[in-house]
Amino acid sequence: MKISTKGRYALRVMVDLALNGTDEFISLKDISIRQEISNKYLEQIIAMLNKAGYVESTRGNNGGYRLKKKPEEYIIGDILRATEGELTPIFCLTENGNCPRKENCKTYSFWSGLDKIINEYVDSKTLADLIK
Amino acid sequence: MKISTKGRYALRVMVDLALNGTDEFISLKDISIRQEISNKYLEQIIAMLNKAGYVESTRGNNGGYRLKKKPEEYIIGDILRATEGELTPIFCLTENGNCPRKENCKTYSFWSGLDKIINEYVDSKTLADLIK
DNA sequence: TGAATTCATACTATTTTAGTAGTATAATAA
DNA sequence: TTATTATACTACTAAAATAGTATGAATTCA
Repeated sequence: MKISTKGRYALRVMVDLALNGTDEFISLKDISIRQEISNKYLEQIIAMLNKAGYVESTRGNNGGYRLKKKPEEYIIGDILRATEGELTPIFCLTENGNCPRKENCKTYSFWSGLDKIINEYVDSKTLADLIK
Repeated sequence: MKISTKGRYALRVMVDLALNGTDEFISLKDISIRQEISNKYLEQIIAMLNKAGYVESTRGNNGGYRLKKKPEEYIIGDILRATEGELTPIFCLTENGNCPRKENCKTYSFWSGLDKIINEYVDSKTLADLIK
């Protein structure tokens, strides 16, 4: 059970923006150098954050990205879900809508419980918690 | 973040054994029919459980598998780790031993916390909890 | 002996991951 | 207006993981 680089890098980008860009726009180039992540790969990742409305951008000279809201208003779970998709390890629920074995499956409530604690955890932290 | 079929099927096999085989050995064929999982794929999965010492087997006619211990003595986390490997979503720790960015990485303790609650959860349940 | 079963490998098709590459488009400063 | 700096979009790709199949040998019971 692993979270991919998308979610991990996305979190680092958001942290980077929170720490380095209070007002002005920050170029991806700067972020990619600081974070040691390929500029091209970061483009894809930040595009998802942009579409989700978590960052805003301007083009052109001195362009770049910056946060749209205050760090304490970003829930980590939202950032991860925007880049990773569903965080649930429960296939029974997500795979094809609903597992037909669900009713008699003795493992169902176990997985359901795991899903619950994972989501509760990631939704209990904000970006502000990470940077302080 | 998903748990693969290995861990999911392994859990179902263990539950099946706990429910259907108290004393006698149960053939994989029976389990695969009940669980609707390919016999051949189950062979691989139960082989891991066998190597881990969680089940015992006999070959030949009327051979099969049965649990070695009582259901309440099996911790779900152990079963999952035996088939999935590490359950941690934290690459920072596992990937190459240790992430060099660890010290300054603002996301590290977040992932570490996620790892902790996941492992605490799976280690708090036994096979007996599932079958009752 | 013969049927049923585990055990041990090897093989394979598909999907996901983790990027790279190239081009187009837009905005700004000088 | 022009050079520069940046984002936006679309393909492509190598490697790894996933989810199985296939084959055959070894073992046991009747």
